[in-house]
Amino acid sequence: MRPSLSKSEEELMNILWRMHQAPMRDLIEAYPDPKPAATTIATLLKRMRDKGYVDFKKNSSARLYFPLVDKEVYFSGQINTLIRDFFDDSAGQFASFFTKRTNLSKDELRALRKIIDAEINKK
Amino acid sequence: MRPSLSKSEEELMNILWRMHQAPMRDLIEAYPDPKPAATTIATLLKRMRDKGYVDFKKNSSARLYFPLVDKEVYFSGQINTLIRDFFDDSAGQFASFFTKRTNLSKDELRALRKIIDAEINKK
DNA sequence: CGTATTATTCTACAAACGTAGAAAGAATAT
DNA sequence: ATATTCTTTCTACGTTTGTAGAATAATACG
Repeated sequence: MRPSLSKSEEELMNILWRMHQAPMRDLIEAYPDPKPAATTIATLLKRMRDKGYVDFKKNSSARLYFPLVDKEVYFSGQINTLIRDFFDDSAGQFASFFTKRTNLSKDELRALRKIIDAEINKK
Repeated sequence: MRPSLSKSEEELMNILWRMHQAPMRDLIEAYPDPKPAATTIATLLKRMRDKGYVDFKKNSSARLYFPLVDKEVYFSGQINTLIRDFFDDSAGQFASFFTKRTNLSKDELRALRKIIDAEINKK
């Protein structure tokens, strides 16, 4: 089991997911101001490599860093943790909580219903 | 803005939510084996008080600790953070991802649809 | 090539966390 | 009332995190 990412590692991970693959300079570039020091990013990248979330390939010049874990996969993990830790492992309970609590617009709710219907039909 | 809870603080918070209010001995009791040392719990409670998530009242004998933040409130916060950090702040996007990704049973999906319909009607 | 620039590693350090012993204070049991 | 037990605070210590300077290695530019 991979150690989990810290907050600021997650932030960088998000940038990586958006860019798919990038050299460090572009990663820094992608940060909102105030951008962290280059060495800070470097440290994070190193730690994330150690944790197994990132790797790089070298094509001539600078390293191209890229994520080793899909956003979807990572994300489902997060949700599942939340569900396990707070909802007694019941996704249904979580879902209903979520639906009531989040302020989805009427349109979003309709869209969601559509998806659910489709899912029901798949089963 | 309250500082956020760490993993082990969250665990204790969950116990508190379940028990509503309890003296330390009962909190320890509620932990799964191997239970942490009493002083560990005490430290956590202290830190959680400092962060504003817990308080206690004294009625004669030992302190009764209780949560200052509702599970629902805390929890919505967590989800919103997730949505903000990973879904570009779109709850709809999150919802559809969630629905597709989680293995809800047919019944759970039906129940969820019911809730959604109710929500749609409210709007 | 040789120097300027950028990338990477090393080292560091303060704050937060996980965990708990030692000490002190409070409750209780006999 | 005193010994025993439980609670709370204090202190501590190793680990992880956030952050970045100094040093070094790699690359680019003239």
